Amino acid sequence: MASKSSGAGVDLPGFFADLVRCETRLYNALNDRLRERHAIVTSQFEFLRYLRDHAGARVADVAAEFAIGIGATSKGVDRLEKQGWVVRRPNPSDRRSSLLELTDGGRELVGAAEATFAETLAELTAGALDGPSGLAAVRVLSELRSALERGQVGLPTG
Amino acid sequence: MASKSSGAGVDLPGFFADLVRCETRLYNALNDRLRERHAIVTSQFEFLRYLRDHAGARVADVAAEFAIGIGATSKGVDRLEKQGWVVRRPNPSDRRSSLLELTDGGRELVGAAEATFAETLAELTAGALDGPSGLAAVRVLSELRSALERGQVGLPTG
DNA sequence: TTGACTTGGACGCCATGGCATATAGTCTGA
DNA sequence: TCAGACTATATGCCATGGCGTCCAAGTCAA
Repeated sequence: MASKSSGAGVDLPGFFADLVRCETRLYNALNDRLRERHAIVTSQFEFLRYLRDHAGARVADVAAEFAIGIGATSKGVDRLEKQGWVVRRPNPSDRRSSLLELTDGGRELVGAAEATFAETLAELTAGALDGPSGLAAVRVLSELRSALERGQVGLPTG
Repeated sequence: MASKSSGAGVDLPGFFADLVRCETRLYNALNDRLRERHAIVTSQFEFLRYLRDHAGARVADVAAEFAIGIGATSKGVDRLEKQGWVVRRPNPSDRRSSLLELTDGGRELVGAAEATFAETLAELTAGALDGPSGLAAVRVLSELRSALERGQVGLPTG
C-alpha cells in the first residue's frame, strides 16, 4: 500500500530522479567524448545543430528552444562566434536583433560531431531502448516534452 | 529512409533531446516552486532527501549518487551546513571523512518540501505518465539508469 | 511628430560546478 | 616502524548560467 490505492499510479518522484540521473550521466559521458574528439561540449553541439537546422534564428529563438535565459544564450553564441563557427548577420527587418548562421567551419564541425554523438549515444544506451517498451518510453517522453512546451513550463525569467 | 532499415530502431538523438528538455523544464519549474515556498532549490532538496534516507553517508557517497564531483558536493554540503540543516560528525572509524546527518530542522524542511515537490510534479506531468505506456516509460528509464550506474558511465573526474 | 510602452539582446554580479591541487589520515611492505 | 602509496575531503581558479539592468529600436496612438 504505497501512495496510490489502485495499481495505476506512477512514482513521480522516482521517475524524476531517474530522469535527472540519466540526463546527468549521459551528458557527462557525451561531454567527455565530444571534448576529446572535437573540442566542444554537448551544449555547444546542441546549439550548432539547432542553428544548422534553423538558419536565421535569433538569440531569443535559441533561448526558447533550450529553455535557458537570453543572457546565457547570448554569451554562448559569443563563444561560438569567437571560435568562428557562427556569425551574427544584421536582421534586415528588425535592427534590434541579429540573424544567426553557421559558417562553413561550423557546418563541417557539426557534421563530424553528429556522427560522434550518435555513435556514443548508441554505445551508452546499448539496447536499453529497444523493443516495444523502449519505443513506448521514447514516445511518452516526446509527448511530455510537447506538453511542457505547450504549457510554457519551466522557462527562466532572464 | 531514415537511419534504420527495419522499423525497430529508436531515434536516439531525438530521445536524448527530449530527455534533456524535459529535465530542464521540470527542474526549472520545481526550482521556482521550492524556492518560493521553502527557500531551497531542487538540488538542495535532493541532497536533503538523500541524507534523510541514508543517514551517516559521506561526501563521496553523495557525489556518487548524483554523479557530480566531490568538490562540488563538499561545497553543497557546506551550504546546507551553514543553514543549519546538516551536520558533519567525525567518523569514528576513519578520521579523514565525516558522517553527514540531518538536523531536526533539516528533517522538518525535507518533509515539508517533499509534499511541495510531489504535488508540483503531479501538476506538471498531469497525466502524461498514466496508463500502460507511462508505466512502461518509467520502467525503461529506471532500467537505463541502473545500466548507466552499473557501467559507471558519466562520472566526473573531480 | 512625439511620448509611453514593448521588445531584443548585451552586460555585470553572483552562485554553482568542474578540475587541479593541497593536506591529513590510512595502509602496506620492507 | 617508517617511507611511500593511496584515499577522503577541502579549497582555489575558472567557465558557465540565472537574473537584474540598461539601451537601442520598434510599435502605437493621438
